[in-house]
Amino acid sequence: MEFEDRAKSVIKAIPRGRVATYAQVAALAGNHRAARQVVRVLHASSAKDRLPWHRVINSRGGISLERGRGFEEQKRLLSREGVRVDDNGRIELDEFQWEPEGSRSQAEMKFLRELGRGK
DNA sequence: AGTATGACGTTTT
DNA sequence: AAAAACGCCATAC
Repeated sequence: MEFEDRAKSVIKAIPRGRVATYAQVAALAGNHRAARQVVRVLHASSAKDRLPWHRVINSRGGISLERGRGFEEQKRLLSREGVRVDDNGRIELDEFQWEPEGSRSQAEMKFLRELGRGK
């Protein structure tokens, strides 16, 4: 339950007009490998806790929902707050990814992953 | 204690 | 470039 609560806080902290990846939310919630749990949290609580679920996208900078299963709505919600989403659901992470204060850059994260893997 | 479940992510074909 | 194969892990049951 601990991770779940932290994940919800992180998601609620994503500002309007910005997006975060599943892995990014997981990392900020304390476990950079728990992206799939973020998905579960969204399923379980996005409605109940009014989470800005549409601001969470995958690491390739794209909407993961399938067409007819939420894709259109997510695209609409993001567009409404100024995030540019193309017809394939792709978003420029360089431009719209949330970078909270004190967060590590992607380059740093990559370095730390490689370090932990013993390179 | 297993087993299933994911709106995932990275590496390898 | 695209798809498959791995790897991953908190919860529910």
